[in-house]
Amino acid sequence: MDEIDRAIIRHLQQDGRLSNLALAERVNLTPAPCLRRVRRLEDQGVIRGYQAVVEPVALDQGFTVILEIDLAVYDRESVDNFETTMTGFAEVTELHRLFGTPDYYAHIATADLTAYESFLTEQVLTIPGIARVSSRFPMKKLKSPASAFGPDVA
Amino acid sequence: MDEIDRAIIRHLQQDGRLSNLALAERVNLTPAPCLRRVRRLEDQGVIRGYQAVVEPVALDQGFTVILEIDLAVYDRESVDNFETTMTGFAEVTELHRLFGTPDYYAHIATADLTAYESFLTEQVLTIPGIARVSSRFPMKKLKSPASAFGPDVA
DNA sequence: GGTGAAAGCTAGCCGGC
DNA sequence: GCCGGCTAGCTTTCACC
Repeated sequence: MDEIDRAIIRHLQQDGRLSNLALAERVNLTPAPCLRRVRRLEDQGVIRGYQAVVEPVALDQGFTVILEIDLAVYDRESVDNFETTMTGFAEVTELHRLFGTPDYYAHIATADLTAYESFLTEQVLTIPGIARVSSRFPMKKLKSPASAFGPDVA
Repeated sequence: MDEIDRAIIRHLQQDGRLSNLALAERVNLTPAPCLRRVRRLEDQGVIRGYQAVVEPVALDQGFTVILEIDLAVYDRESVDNFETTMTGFAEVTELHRLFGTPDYYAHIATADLTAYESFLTEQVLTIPGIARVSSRFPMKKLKSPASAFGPDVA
């Protein structure tokens, strides 16, 4: 993992569809060794995959809320059930189990406030064993991995 | 924006380097109209770009902390200065300005706890006008946009 | 790490529905 | 107006140096 590998990673983070030819040029290599490095980084798991970054509004996910959750019962069964259910929801874009309080921390993405209210009431609050939830509303998303492509339209 | 467009988006989110040929096959189209749809989605801004998803450990970002921040002075200058400084740090992977309390909510990614302490003390706490910060420590990342490629190694 | 050749892909054009 | 077939040109990828 030298400076060239790091440059390759940097370029592919900015444009995951860079052709091997263009990438090789940017890192001052010929295509063949460049491709070998990319394959090696992929095989080692350094590059985990490639994703299209999609405008959230187009997916009815333009409205994001940060949700803090505490469980009433914190045993193996409740934890497993809560985590399995939550990760299964498309609206849950991020979920962390924390040390301390709150027990969980999630990002919920819906089309709008109305859809958020429905999702919270009908999906999240019906999971057994939830003690309390608290919603924090972002006014502005200032930075995220997608910031490489300019500010969110949302 | 029909069912085929949504299928295209779904496949490109899972594998951003799918060739147009392979993509066309998966969505039951021939390559030419498939490519036209992809270009249209890109031009419309629905597909904002493509990124390689990199293992955070390899970037010395295997250790994530959720940081809540309150400003002592909430005027135009303090807000601008704080936001500009914070978004400039590579360690800040996400930053939201919130309605209500706390004022900001950030994700900080460093190599380990020691690096986190240095970053917090030497970078964040030296920004003028910060009233108070509070760190929340994730025990486990259960879901994130990168979950499409399996659980984090971290 | 670089070279060259075969295989495969992209992207524009034009006809059909 | 959108789809499909075709083709020219480029890119990827492999064996070999």
